[in-house]
Amino acid sequence: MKQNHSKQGATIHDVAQYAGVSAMTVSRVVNKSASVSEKMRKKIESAIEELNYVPNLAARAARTGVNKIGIIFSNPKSHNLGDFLMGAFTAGSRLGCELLIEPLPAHPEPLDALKTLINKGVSGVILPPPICDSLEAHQLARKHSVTALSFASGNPKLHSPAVLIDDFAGASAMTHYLIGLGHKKIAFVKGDPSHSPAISRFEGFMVAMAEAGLDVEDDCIFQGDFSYKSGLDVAQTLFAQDKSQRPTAIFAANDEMAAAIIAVAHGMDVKVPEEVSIAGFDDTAIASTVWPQLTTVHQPLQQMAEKAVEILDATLRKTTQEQKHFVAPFKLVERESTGHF
Amino acid sequence: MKQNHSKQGATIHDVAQYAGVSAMTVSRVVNKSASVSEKMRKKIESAIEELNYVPNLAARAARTGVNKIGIIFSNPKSHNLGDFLMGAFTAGSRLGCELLIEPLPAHPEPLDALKTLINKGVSGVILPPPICDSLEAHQLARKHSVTALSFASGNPKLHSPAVLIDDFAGASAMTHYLIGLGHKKIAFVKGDPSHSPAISRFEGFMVAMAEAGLDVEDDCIFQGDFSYKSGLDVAQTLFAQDKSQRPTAIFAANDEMAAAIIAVAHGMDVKVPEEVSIAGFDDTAIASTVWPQLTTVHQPLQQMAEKAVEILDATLRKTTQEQKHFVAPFKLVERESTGHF
DNA sequence: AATTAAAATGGTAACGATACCATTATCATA
DNA sequence: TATGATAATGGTATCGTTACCATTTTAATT
Repeated sequence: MKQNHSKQGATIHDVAQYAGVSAMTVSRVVNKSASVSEKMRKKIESAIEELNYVPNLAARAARTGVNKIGIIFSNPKSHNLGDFLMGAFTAGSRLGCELLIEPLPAHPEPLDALKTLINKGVSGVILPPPICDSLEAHQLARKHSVTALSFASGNPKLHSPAVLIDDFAGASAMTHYLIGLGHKKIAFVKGDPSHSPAISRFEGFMVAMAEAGLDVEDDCIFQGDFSYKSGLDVAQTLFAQDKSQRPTAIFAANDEMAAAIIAVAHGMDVKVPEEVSIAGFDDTAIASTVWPQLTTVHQPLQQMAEKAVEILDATLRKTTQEQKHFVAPFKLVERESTGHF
Repeated sequence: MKQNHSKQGATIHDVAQYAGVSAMTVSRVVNKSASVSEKMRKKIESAIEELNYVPNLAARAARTGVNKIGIIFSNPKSHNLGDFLMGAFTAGSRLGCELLIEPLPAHPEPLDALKTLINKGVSGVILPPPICDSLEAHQLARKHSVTALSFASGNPKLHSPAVLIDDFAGASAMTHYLIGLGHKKIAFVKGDPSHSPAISRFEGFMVAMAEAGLDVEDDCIFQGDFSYKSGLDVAQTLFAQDKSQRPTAIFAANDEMAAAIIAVAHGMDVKVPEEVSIAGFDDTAIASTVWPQLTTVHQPLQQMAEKAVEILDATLRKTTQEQKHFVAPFKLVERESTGHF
C-alpha cells in the first residue's frame, strides 16, 4: 500500500528547490509546454538528472486526466499478440496512459470497432492492417478529433503518424540472402492481398530477384492468404512437382504459411533444409516453435508497439510535434530451415 | 487531455451528497476498510449504483500509491502470452495497479527473476510453473513480505493464493470424450515432468481409462517435454508402428506437441481424424492455427490472469480476505482433429 | 525615451481520493 | 445508571501535479 515511498524519490518541488526556481517552471520543462529560457532549462534538466526525478504519473493524472488510447486488434489469436501487448503496455504504464483493446472480429463491420473506441472516449487510436489503409477509418477518426496511427502498414498515410518496418527492404534482404546461399529457382508465397505489407513484401522479392538477374517464372509464384491452411495447400501443389523442377527455396510472406510448408515437406520426406530451404517473415512465436526452426525476418513488434504508444501520447499531450513516422529496423534471423544449395 | 470529463461522471462527493453522508463514509464502503452500519451501506451502495460512480484511480493513486505486482514469465515466446497479458493488463488498469513483467530466461537462476522483482519493489507476485512449485520461491517472497500467487500450478500451496484449472478433471474429460467416440487404444504423450500440471494431466488420463475399464499398455505412454520437437519425435516412433497395432487416438499433454503430431501424421499420409484422432490441451493460438484444427481442452487464460491480478490487488489492499483460491472452469473444445472410431 | 508586445517566471488553487484524528452514537457491563 | 469500550461517522489536510492568472523581465517599435 505504501511501497511507493520505497521507490518514490524526488518530487517536482525538490527539483525546483535544487534548481532555485518554482515548481511551475520545472513542470514546463518536463512537459515542454511553454517557453523557458535556454539557461534555465539547462539548469533544471541537470537538476532532474541529479536528483533522478521521475514525474509522479498518478498525481499528474489526478490533475490533467489520462490519455486514452485505443488499440484495434485484427486477430486475437495471433501468435504475436504477446509481443505487441508487452510493448504497448510497457509504454502505457511508463507514460501513464490508458489503453483500450478492441478486437476486430467482435464486430460485423470493421469500422464498428473504431466507432466503439471513439464512443469510449479515446483520443488516439492504433490501427493495424488492413484497417490502417482504409480511408474511411482515417476520416472517421479525424471527424471525431481522434488521432489515428497506422501500425505496420505497407503504405502509411503521409499526413498521419505511423510505425512500421520497411517490408520491401526486409523481403529484399531475405531474397538476397537466399540467392547468396546459391539458390536460383526461388518460389514466393504471397500473403493476403488486402494487407498492404503483403504487397510490399512481394515487390521486395521481385525486385531483388531482378537485381540478381534471376527470372521468376509464373509457376514459382503462389497466392496464399497468410493462413496456415493456405500454406498447406500451396505446399501440396508445390511438392507434387517433380523434384528436378521444384524450386530449391521457398520464401513465404509470413511465418504461419512457412511453418505449414515445413510441415508438409517433413511429411513428404523432403528434407529441410537439405533439399529445400524455407523462409518466413515476422518472427512470431511459431517460427521458433516448429522444427527445424524458421529462418525469418524479425519484425521488432514489441519495440514498435512501444513507439506507437509513445508517439500517440506525445502527440496528444502536444509536448512535441517532431517525429510522426517511425521505421523500425528489421533483422534477418538465420535459423535452421535454410541452407546452401 | 481533458477527455476525462467526457466520461468522468460522479465523484465521491456527489455520491456522498446524494446519499446524505460524508465522502469518508462512501470511501469506507468502497474500500470495505472499516465498519459502516448496514443501513448506511445499503444507502450508499444504491447511490453508487444510481450515479454510476466509479472511483477515480488516478486520484486514489495520488493519495495512496500504487500496488506493484510482478509477473514472472517462463517463456516469452509462448503462444498464450497474448491471452495472459490481455487478462492481466485488463485487470491491472481496471484496478489501478502497476504490473512488472520479468522473463525467466533472462536470468541464470530462476530465483533471480523473483529477486529482481522484489528489488523493484513489488508487493505481490504471480508465479507460473515451474517456479510456483518451488518452496524456496515462496519462502523468499515471504521473507520480503511479498504475497506470492501460484498460477496454473498442478498442486498449489494451500496457505497462499492460487489460480488454476483442474488439470486432472480436464484430462479426464478429454479421455472420456475420446472413449465416447469409440476409441479403446489411446496413447498419451506426457509433458515436462518438472511442471506440476503435466503430472495431473497424466493422472487424469490414467484414472479415466481405468474408470472405463480400459488397459493402458506401456507402449501407449510417451514421454514428451511440452515442446514441438518432442512431439515430432514421439510421433515418429508412434507412426512407425504397424497400422494394426497403432493407437487410434493420441492425447498429448499440450497443444504444441499435439500440433507436431498432426504435422507428422499429415506427412506420413495418416489421415486425421479418419485414421487417428489427436487431442491437445490448453487451447493456445497454435490449436486453431494448424489444420485440421485441434480438439483440445480450453484453459481460460485471460480470465485466469484477470482473476490472479484481482486476488493479489485485493489481498494487498486488504479490502477482503475472502477467496484466495480460484479454480477456473475448463472447456472441452471439439474441433476437427478427432472423430469416431 | 516611451510605449507596447511578447517572453519568462511565479503564486495559488484544485484534481479526487484517502490518512489521520476528532467526534458522536451505541452497547455492554459493573 | 453510570462508565468505558467500541462502532460509526465527519472534518481537514494532503498526495504531486498542472491550469489559470498575475507578475516581472526582455525585446521590439515608434
